[in-house]
Amino acid sequence: MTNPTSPVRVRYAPSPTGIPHIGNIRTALFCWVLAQQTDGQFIVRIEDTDQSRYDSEAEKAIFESLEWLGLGFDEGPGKGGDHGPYVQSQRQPTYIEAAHRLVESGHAYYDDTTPEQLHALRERQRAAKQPPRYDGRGRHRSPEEIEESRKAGLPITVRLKVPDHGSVSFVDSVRGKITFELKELDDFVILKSDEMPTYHLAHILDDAAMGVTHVIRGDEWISSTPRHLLIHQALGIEPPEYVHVPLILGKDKAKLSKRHGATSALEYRELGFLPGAVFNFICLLGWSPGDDTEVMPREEIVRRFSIDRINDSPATFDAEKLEWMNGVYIRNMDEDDLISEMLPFMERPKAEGGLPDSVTRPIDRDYLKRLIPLVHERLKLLTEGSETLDFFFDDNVNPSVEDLPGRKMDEAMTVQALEAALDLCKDASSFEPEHLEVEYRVLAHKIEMKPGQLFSPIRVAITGKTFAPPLFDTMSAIGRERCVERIENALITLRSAVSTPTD
RNA sequence: GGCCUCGUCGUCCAGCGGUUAGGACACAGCCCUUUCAAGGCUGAGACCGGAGUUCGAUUCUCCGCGGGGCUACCA
Repeated sequence: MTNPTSPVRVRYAPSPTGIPHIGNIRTALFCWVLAQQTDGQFIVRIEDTDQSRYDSEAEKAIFESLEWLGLGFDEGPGKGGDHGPYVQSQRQPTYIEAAHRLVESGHAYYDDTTPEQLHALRERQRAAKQPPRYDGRGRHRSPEEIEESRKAGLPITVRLKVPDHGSVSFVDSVRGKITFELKELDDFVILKSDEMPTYHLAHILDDAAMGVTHVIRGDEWISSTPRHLLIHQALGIEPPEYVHVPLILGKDKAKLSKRHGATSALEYRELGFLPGAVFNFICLLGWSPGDDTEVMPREEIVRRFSIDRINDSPATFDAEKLEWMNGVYIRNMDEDDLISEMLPFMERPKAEGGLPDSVTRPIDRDYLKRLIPLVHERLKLLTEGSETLDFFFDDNVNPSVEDLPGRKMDEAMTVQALEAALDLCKDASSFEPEHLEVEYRVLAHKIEMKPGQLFSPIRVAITGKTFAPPLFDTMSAIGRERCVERIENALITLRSAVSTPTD
């Protein structure tokens, strides 16, 4: 299968029963990309035919995910289009009508078997080591019997009559020809007793009505595709092209679900990932351009995407590489944009990953602008601003006695280093980074220490950490007064620890 | 259990009958270096197994094994 050259109509049709996860959103992504590439339409349709599992939060999350990833749609809820409504619960009459039509044409029948009876049937089959399947008993119910049941308030469903022999095949765009024996299928429900259609019926009617050309969906649908083909036949409509994409598995190799930790797109937003990086990374899960290119702006992905390069095998989702890629995207980012993205995270309460609560909000954007160049290439996540930059905002750095001495330094030596550093800090003729570096290197030479030995205690004294941005840029940004204060504090900490040795 | 499907480094992806089996992440070492990153170099690391087909199989076929999916009045 080569790529379509004429415009496609593709849809993302999630059910609002849970927050869409990476695997789910990837199919949306593939749809979107293909629509862009062929100048077609990307349709969003909400499949809410399971009323008991409906979750409005999930529905909100669906649209939020799409928006965050920049997957705008051409038709859908809140957007409109010529084939609406785009919410299945609002299309109910169509489904009921079609189900009745199928009964009249002899392709389907009413069934009054109760859930209890179905359950008992399965129990019996299981006990007899038979595969559980519906036995077609409803085929033999007369209209009168059904009418009686209906009056008695029994649940009535509509089932499709599946031929007991023969086979059905279709050509999947990524897997090739797939064949199923009809005898493996039982008569399945197309209209539930609450008069809502099952997915099988509903999506076919909608896809046909909406002119969908390519059904791009997860691998898990392969097994029910023969059912869908049967419905198409019964309805006399032409099936679309099927593109079943391999599933994305969690670390334990099972289909991705909530229990795999962070798996939804929105969670990655919370963790500080960029939509561009997530977009790029997810596309590469199950697709590749054929060469070794990995970092690609979305325009390039749109240009190079092709169905026939979608992978056959399921991929395991591993966020480690995503983190790396996010770092690449951050490094490629404009400073002002980066600041805008990071600011909201830093302004959150400390408990939610923000700067210490003592730091006044809103945060001084100009000051942050001075700081960002010092850490820009070190960041992998937007959320890292707080922990990386806190000491610029908060004077309470509390260097620990263990951290202050550099490599191969004892307390006395550390004290000596800090005392000398303090004097120079007070006396330095300029606080420009380049100037500071020159002066401190001279100082190191004078007190016969390696530059690193002198710099290390200063760094810890000033930042409270053993690793930080380049020292002299840091000192310069913090300013002379506060640096003096911090070195003095470190000396106090150090001296008190020496005079009262702990065990 | 039945049916469908997948099987290349730990992970993602190349390979589409002949390659020293390639790249990326992660890992290790070295270089750079005031720490941490970034960057550079090097290293370790894979064709699930067995039969065929073929002059030649990672690549094609079959069987086995292993993984996954489905087996609902859920999608």
